[in-house]
Amino acid sequence: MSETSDQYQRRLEKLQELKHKGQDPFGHHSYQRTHSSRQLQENFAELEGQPVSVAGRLIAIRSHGKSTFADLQDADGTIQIHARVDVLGEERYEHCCGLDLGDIVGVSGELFKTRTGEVTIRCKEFTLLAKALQPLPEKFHGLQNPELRYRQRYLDLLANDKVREIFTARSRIIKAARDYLTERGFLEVETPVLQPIYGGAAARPFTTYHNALDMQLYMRIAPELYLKRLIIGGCEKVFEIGRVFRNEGIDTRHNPEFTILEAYQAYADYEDMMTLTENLVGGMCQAVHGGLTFTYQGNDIDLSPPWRRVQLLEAISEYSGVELTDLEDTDAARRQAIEAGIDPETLADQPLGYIIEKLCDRFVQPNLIQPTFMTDYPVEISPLAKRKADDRQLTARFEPFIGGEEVGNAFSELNDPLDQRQRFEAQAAARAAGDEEAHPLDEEFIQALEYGMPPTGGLGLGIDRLVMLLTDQPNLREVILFPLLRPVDDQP
RNA sequence: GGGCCGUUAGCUCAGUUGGCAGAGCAUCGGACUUUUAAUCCGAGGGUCGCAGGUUCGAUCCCUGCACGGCCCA
Repeated sequence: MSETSDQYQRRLEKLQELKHKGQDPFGHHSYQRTHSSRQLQENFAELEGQPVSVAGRLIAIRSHGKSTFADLQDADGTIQIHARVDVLGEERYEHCCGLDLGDIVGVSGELFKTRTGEVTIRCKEFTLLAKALQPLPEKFHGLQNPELRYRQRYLDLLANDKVREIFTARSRIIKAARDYLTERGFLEVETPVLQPIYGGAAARPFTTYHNALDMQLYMRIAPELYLKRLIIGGCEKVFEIGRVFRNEGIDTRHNPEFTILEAYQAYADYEDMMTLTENLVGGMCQAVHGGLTFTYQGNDIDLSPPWRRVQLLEAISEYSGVELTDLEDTDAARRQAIEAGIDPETLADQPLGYIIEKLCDRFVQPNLIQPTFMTDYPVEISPLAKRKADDRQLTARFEPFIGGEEVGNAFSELNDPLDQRQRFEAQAAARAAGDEEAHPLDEEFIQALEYGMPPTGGLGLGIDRLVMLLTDQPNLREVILFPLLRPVDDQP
């Protein structure tokens, strides 16, 4: 970053000398390329001996006196350039030698193969299209320092091929999901990010302010309540892929802003959403692995349907030995959780939902390596989900787990406006008791339900976590281009 | 919020049981017209994260802070 390093100063002097001679490297508005580096590599047979032009960044220079090899990197890969004094002439060859690693150049010349078989352009013309004043990271090890990799992601992308591959995969994964849904008649929509009342998840929001309306607004924590309004409006199949914002801590599994896919289908239930999940996630995997199997952190994972289903309370019983029989008795549940080994301090004064979540996080989740639908969440922690017909204390809800990670949330949507109001009131009570993540009451959403929402299945998928799984990354930051970091304080 | 670890040249990293700070790549000078982590010869480059403390002397030991990483909550 230093602007006083010897390398920076030398490059600055070169730039000023060029400008002084009327050759401003930053004066070019475009450059006509005939091919990308990959096209040259792949189509050498047809292109041999033909004049071609490419543009990119100089990432290696091997000078041999009167002849110099260089590697040019573009979006697709790299291509070798060969500059010779007897081709370019003394003066232009000397200019060529004044180029630095990192400079952006355009090159034209004939394509040939060296005696070692490397596809190479014999440089006839070259144009400096942008001067790099800062030196590049080291060529062999790349950029390793995680802080610099995130703060200066452009350097990470330049220096580490695998990082580019991750974000290419991310794009393919999202495209696969979007294509799958649109091909099946789902309407892609965009709903408000700035909301007067937030909802659709248990989370604390970011607040912001609208000056002209003189009102506080929230950044959405989920698009759910707006997408359900569209179902009420008769759209029947809708989805949104977008950013949501949750005002919570940052760790290997959480970033304050992340990408969610939510899909809603009228006249469908949560079992239909299981099928949709299997197909969507399977399609994402196909898009990057060409099949339904992949490896995450050493575990071979098979996404072939049908995925395992297990009821939440059964899973807790199976993996922790805790039998939660009476969902009304929070004190008993707390005692059982403490006996099972959960830190009593963390459970003090916590509601049942929290205790269940702790048991699940600690004992169940790490075991759900193969894709699993955990079903039948208690109504207390599912304020937007429809009750099960055969058990009013449980909801027709599931969360999919893969590789030990929770990757989504889905249910048969609660469409009874009277029950919805009661659920919101229970949330208000929870909030009054100190639960800062409880849902606020949304009168306008209840009013919308009062006009009649068909039975509907809804699904939310955490795109970042799925990308993390499908690209075998141990950390969410590796699949988010610019993860949130504290700013560097340059003040002394 | 707690614990552990890290911060040394542009980058990747050594190192000093407290006594002038090291390598590779990069940079600069020289040689070299088919190399590809080019090679060979030579050179420059450091407030050792920041602020205090201990000490004759601190990059090293201690305290605090900042930023980051991992784990836990």
